[in-house]
Amino acid sequence: MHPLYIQNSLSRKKELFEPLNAPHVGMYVCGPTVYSNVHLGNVRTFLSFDVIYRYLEFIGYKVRYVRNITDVGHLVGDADEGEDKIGKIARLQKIEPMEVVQKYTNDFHDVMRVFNILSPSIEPTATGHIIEQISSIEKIMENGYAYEVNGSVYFSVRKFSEDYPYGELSGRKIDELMNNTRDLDGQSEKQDPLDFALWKKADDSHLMRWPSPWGIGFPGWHLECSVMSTKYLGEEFDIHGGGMDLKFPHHECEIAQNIGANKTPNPVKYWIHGNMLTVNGRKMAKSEGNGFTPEELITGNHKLLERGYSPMTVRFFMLMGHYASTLDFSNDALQAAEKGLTKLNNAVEALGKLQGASEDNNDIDIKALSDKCFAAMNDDFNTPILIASLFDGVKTINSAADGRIELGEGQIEDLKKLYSGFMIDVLGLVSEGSERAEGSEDLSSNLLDLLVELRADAKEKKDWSSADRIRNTLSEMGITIKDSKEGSSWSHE
RNA sequence: GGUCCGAUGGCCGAGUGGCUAGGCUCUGCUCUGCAAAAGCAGCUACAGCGGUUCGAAUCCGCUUCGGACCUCCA
Repeated sequence: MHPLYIQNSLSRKKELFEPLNAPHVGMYVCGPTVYSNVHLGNVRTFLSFDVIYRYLEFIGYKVRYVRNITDVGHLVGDADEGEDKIGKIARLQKIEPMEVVQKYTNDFHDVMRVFNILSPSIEPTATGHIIEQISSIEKIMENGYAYEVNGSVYFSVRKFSEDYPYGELSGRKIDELMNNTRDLDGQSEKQDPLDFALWKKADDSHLMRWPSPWGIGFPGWHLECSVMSTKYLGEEFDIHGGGMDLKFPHHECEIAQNIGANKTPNPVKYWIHGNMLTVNGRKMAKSEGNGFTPEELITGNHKLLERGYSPMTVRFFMLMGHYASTLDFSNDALQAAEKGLTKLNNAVEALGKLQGASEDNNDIDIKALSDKCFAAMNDDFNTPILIASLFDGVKTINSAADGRIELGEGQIEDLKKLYSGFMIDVLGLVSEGSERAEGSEDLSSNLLDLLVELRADAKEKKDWSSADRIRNTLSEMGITIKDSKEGSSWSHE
């Protein structure tokens, strides 16, 4: 097994990855709250963890990957004082909350599929775990870290912090938090502004409601992640991921709840946080009005976009940056990524057609290239370095394809394995545009082969105008003809 | 206001005490009927000012600028 190093948000250090129960790995990632369409910033986080998941599996771990759907409890506006986000949409549109949930869950799944982001092993929902959440609240109360007020239950941060550290993950100190907390107009039932809701009483206007020992109500936002991660991964598990913006308060509260319920001092061994996608240096967010949906990106139907970009181009663009760094969106960067990906794909295609010699070329070291690829990923999933290494190999492949150098049969096999492993299995970059119907595909490809033959005849007779006419007309249809010593080939974009 | 992070060549974006990141763009060359593709070469940067060091873009300090979090946010 390769030694893998992960930047742990909790310790702020790069640490050797040692799972609690190798080869099994438990990984939990905070999923979306399904009250609106996901935007590209959301996609970036799920993509980052998709690659992490893929790589862990690639190097032999058996990963149980849990990514939740938040379908209740996430409130609008002020913490613990606003309306439920999903309930609000349901009220405004006069539909059932579960219709809202279904609609945006479907949208989320569609988007994940488009970007070739793998499904998690388990995708639990908050509403599916109300009973577990209630019993978790009871445990926290028994341990003395929560109190009931008027049908609602709150977590007592101050009480908790007497026994365990609070704020370690986000680097906050209780006293500083106290000083910086806004007044809540004296309307709050909370004993302390830092406290957060575990269970909220539902008044008659509330659409989402469940019975509990404290009356009719609904669970607080942070609770579901604590409960579902514990249920499916255990009281202590390996990796917890999510966007940087969830560090505080969400993840901090999660830790407090886990410890508060189970008294396990270290519920999560490695915390991983993905950084934000930015537009003109600012975080992409709905409130900024600078977010766009994957559909807008693909069609190019948005004022920030010069034109549309394919999902794999976007995927590649995002992987050219490291997950822990902010990544700035721009048309230029997308276009650069598009060209780069084409170059990579062309090389992989050329690799498939290479004829090997019986003896290896001693000037070329495939093993060294492979080692570089693994080393890149083992260093905190450094996809930009991995991609740079793959481009190094592109030169070798193209040189061989052009007949400038010769590779051994075994070397070609190793390269094929390397590229299918890292490009498809790890980076998830599949080729696009091959979804056309089988029958028409055969027909048009036969027709194209014929045209290429006719053009070869024309070239033979030095009838350049006919040859160029075929090439130019096809080019207008999006088909590119490439001439080489071995003959001509065509490709469709 | 508090906490934290960042500032890299025309653009994007890695790296990090001494070794070419890579991609895109641009220029030139090779190949080629031309073109495309490909290959080769060039453009050789680390915000500013001090300090540590044989040596710093990389460590330390200060300054300037930007961002994130402290409300909901992936």
